Amino acid sequence: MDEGVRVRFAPSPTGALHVGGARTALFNWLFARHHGGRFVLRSEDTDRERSRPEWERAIMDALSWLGLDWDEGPDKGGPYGPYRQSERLDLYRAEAERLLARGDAYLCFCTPEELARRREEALAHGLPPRYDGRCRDLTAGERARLQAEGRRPVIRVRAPGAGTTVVEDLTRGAVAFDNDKMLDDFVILKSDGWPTYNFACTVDDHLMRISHVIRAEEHLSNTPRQLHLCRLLGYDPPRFAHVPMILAPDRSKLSKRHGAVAVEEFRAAGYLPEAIVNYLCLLGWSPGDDREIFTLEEAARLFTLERVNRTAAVYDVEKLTWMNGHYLRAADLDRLADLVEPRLAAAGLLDGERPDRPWLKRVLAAVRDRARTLAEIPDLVSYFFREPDTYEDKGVRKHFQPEAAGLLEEARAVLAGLEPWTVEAIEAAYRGLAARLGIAAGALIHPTRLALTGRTVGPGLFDVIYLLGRERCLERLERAVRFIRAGNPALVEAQQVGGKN
RNA sequence: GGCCCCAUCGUCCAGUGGCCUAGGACACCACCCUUUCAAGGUGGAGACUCGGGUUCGACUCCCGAUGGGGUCACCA
Repeated sequence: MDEGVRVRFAPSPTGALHVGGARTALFNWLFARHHGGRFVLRSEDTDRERSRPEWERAIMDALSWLGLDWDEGPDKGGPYGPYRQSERLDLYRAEAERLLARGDAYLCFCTPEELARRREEALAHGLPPRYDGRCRDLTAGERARLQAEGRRPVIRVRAPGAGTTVVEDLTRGAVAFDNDKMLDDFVILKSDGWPTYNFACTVDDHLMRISHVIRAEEHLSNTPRQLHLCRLLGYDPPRFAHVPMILAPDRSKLSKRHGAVAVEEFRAAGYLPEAIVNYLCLLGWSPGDDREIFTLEEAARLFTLERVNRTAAVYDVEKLTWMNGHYLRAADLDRLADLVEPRLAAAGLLDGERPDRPWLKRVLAAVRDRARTLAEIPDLVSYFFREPDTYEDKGVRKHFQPEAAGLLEEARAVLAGLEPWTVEAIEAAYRGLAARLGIAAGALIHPTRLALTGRTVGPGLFDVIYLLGRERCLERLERAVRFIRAGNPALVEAQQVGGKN
């Protein structure tokens, strides 16, 4: 039974993969993997105006990056291809001809303009805007005349008439639609011969042996149309499961105006795929207990449609960001270094040279608790690569009082002769110096941090000293002493060290 | 507007008639740890939309109202 599970993700390549689409793809993937079934990728590029090959590529890249691999698709083929609707036109045409031959469909010569006008009129009279069926029973002569006017016909399918269509939805139960209200004679083949969504989708789901259609709730009201087509075409319909929508913080449908919503934008902003995927799992589904952190594989093991809820979810970047921080802290340091290096280069911190790998890893280990995204890291580590060009204002006032100069000189002397150069030895030396001077360690530590990093916050100072190395520490301490002695806030001297306090 | 779906902390999720004095997470506040900031730990504040039923007993079942969302194309 399980081996029959075949699901699909069928995006239209008219834009980037956004979080809503990603979540739909994710649920399909989880369902397929849970059942040991197949996950099919199908490109629904029947909107000739807006579809672009670049978008198809971008969507596939985003899916791959998220770790959602497909078993059949436009790029890798499969037994039921092609997997691009623009390459399946003859299939739709053939099915449309079958309906035409049986009288279940007919040619309609109404123009888009005429239809739009009638729709407006209906709306103005408070009536539902349905097709009025005026081309339903055209005689051959009338058809010829309309054809001669230069009108290009569409093919419409006949509505079923009175009755109800029940969608047995796996997540919502039975949903009944009144045929009279829901179904009019809708278009299945446009005047250019290309199929409409409902038609292409129905034909493909059948031909591709799709067992479960898992998609966003916005498609629920399309389902009666697809069921009607299945009936006319003699298809055994797939099972349907409509999953809740993902909404923007203002509870409206997600769009670009809500900031970053595309997966690739999150990638660029320094989010990790496992964080995005984990977060998306939690939007509309849960494993049933309080666990929130899990891998794709664990989620696949736990995933069932029964546990998908029915409530639209507002998506919250804050929590995603928190989760990203969690995965940043858990990430393998070599991988982290690979991800961060290009960002350091882009930030101009590398001077074309590759940093020493073991050293870089230690630097990252030292700062990553303070980062929530990769994008924050260059700034957090900048002083490891170049001298700070300013001293933080409030730090200067607090830690660079005149007496600090002497302290820093003492510290410099201690570091100058310290052996061995280890974090432990540095700490022991610093604490020893503080004790000898009869001051709190903090009174030494804070000015030193400011001198070395230009900042008042950062990783533990002894790690910073160790990672910076003796030479740079001595230079920076010396420079800070000069800065203080010059009697800050002496603007001239501040400028001299490159700052603009 | 018609039709459809939905309704627990600000947000996400748990809760399937008594285990609920409603649980967890993010965010928020406090404290602890601590050289700073984080991270981590502990604690706190914070919700069952409303009104009727059903029942010995409703967050849980039914009906209605209200609210939110979706959909009504030669877009998908």
